[in-house]
Amino acid sequence: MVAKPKPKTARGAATRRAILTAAEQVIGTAGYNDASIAQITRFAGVAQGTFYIYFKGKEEVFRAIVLEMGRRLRGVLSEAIEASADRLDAEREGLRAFLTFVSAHPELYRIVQEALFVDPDAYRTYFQTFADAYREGLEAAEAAGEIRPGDTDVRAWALMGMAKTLGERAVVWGNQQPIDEVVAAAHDLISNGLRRG
Amino acid sequence: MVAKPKPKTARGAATRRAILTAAEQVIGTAGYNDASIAQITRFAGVAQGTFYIYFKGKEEVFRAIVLEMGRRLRGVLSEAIEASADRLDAEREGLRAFLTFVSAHPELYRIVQEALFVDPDAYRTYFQTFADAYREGLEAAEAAGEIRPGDTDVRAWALMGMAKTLGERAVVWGNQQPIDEVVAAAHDLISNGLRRG
Amino acid sequence: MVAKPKPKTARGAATRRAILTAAEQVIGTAGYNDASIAQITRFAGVAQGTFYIYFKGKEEVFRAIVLEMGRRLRGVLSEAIEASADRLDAEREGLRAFLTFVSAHPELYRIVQEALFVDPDAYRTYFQTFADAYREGLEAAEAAGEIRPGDTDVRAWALMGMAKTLGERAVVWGNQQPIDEVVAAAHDLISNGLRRG
Amino acid sequence: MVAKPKPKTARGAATRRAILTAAEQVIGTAGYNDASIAQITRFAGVAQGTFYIYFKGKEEVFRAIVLEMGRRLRGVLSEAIEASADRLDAEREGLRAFLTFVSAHPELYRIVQEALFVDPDAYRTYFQTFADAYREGLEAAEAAGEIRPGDTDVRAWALMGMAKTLGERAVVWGNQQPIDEVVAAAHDLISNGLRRG
DNA sequence: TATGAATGAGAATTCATTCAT
DNA sequence: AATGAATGAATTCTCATTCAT
Repeated sequence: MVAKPKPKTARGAATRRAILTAAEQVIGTAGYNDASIAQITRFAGVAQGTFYIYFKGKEEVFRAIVLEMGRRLRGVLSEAIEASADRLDAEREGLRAFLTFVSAHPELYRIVQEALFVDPDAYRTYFQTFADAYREGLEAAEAAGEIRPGDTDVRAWALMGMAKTLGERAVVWGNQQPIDEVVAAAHDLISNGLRRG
Repeated sequence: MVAKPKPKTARGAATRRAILTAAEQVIGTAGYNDASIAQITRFAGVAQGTFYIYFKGKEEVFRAIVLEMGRRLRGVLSEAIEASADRLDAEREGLRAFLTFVSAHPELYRIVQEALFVDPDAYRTYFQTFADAYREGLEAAEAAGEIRPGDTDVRAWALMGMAKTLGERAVVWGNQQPIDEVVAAAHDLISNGLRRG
Repeated sequence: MVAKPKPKTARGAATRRAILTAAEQVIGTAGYNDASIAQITRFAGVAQGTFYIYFKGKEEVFRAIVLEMGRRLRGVLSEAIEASADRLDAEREGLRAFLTFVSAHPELYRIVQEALFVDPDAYRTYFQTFADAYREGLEAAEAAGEIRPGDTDVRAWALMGMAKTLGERAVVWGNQQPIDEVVAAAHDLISNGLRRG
Repeated sequence: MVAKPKPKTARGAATRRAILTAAEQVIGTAGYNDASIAQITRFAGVAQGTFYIYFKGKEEVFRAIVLEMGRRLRGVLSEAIEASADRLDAEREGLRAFLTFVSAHPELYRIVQEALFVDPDAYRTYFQTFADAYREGLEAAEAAGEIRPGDTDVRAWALMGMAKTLGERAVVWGNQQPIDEVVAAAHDLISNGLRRG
């Protein structure tokens, strides 16, 4: 089989979704390589062959998951910063929303990170999209005089990296420090830097 | 098959090293799962069976590589910041050294990152060691009044994340911006934050 | 699922024929094993399930195709030799008709030949029918004194083999030599043998 | 694994041969598609994985078998016609040797014929080689004045086809007529044709 | 009559690891 | 120490066929 046409019936769509959800769970828990199609379909409650009606293979579900996660996370973030007064405010709210989301979906970090090895293309797309949005936000803020001028691309990556790693600290290290505290400390760093007043 | 004692002869040591180097290359390029013992031994110029004289298995070489990389990188970093006048200076030199090292050894990023999936223990050890050192450095600087007081643990992770992601920007995205420029921009952010003067 | 009665409606008959034609194409091109029911039904423009309304399974369509080809070819041949003056003449016209037909339907050779592996029974029936007819023709000619007496069964198979292989030369090897030339040369051999005058 | 290097030890060579022989048996009996690697290795008395040390896959053993059969048969034939007085004699002895060989190795016909579907390239090579040799033999005979002049290429294919199909008659149809009788009848046809003296 | 989703058995392959020499 | 052959478990994927609408 070559093309994977959209399901034509509601039943088909439901099955596809069931597999996708199962895959998210199983791969997020066991990791891409230890997750087997058998596990995924068992979890989804369908036969193994059914998997291949909807996805070309393991890599394709994986990519579908990564893309969907990107969409979800972008939705959460843009909603979170919508009401912000200025950029510094947006940084705080964005970080808070990110850490909250990631703590609630620990598979996120895992799956997205694993994409670097499984589907580098999806990985790059994922982060490039965030980086671009971040940069644009910073450029607008700079133009609006809300922040000091600076190299926005470097800043975008640096700030993304901070958030990502603080998320990792929570998810991978199981650090339990309240998100508000983490956000406050990080936001202070982002806003004022390390230098003595 | 139980203990893997250090090789007793010089010949043995050379073989072990050849395998280790080959593994670094092969795994760094192809990724842990796609790298096969056959490839590694072929690359090293030894027979497949020879591999198991020196390593218990695939995971063990991998772990050996990760640990060695940690050692190497720590050496590079501590040497780089040794002569720094103060913490802000150390931040700059450390970042520069890190980006330089990582650009010269792109497999580093890849292998260390993959450890999260292959050998989470090694991954945690690796970063915990860096995080601890970082935190201690910040604590000392804080005590010495070189930087504003703040949550050192959060700061340590945030700053590590910045560096890591800027390294990724260079290695995974192939970004060619001169390291000095990147360092300058990031150092400005670390030192002064985003807030308008 | 037991009996596959002839379609009762004109629509049904059309569907059946569409599938048969598609199967001929697809199997003739891809070969029995690589041809999938999915391909065939896609080609025929019907759903997969529809296939099983008209045929018990893959083998059954295959057999249907082989039988039909036999009928078609016999029709062509008997028409071709009808007007022949004598047996030697019939040999020429039969060969010409056969090569013409086979060149126009290259799938023929392929499908019939593959029957030896897919449905040996159909294969044997197919050739036995030809061999019997051939032998009868030779016997009659011998009785009529049109040809030298000889072992008619061996002759029938030998002559069939000649034709079959010359057909293969055209179809499988793509040999472009004009059919008239081939027929002339082969007919000379059949008539006079290799021996020097 | 990509390349299949020659075995380096006698043990390896023996294993390779065991697999090849087993494959000949199993594929010759069950046919390419119904023959499984599992069957072959079971028959050969080795583990499944061992198969892939020596062959890239099922197709590769198959091709190896076809090529070897071609070599064997050519050996038998050239030896058989070596001592022939003239071409007509050679035709007789060649045919006899061919029918004898094929009757003793019924898998031959089956496997070679199946090659048309499994590995058309091997099939073409196989027959092209025979056709070329046959044609050269006829050309020489024609030049030597041993046979009537004629289109040697058509003759080569026609005569090959006769032999092939008489072989099939014995192997596929199980025809028990003594080889000498068949040879005599066919040789008469080849030599003198059908035409009345 | 037609559809398209679902099934599940079956096959080919890969590869880390062990073993005899 | 080194070799290279052998193992066999594990996994992915295909596809003829059945089934519910």
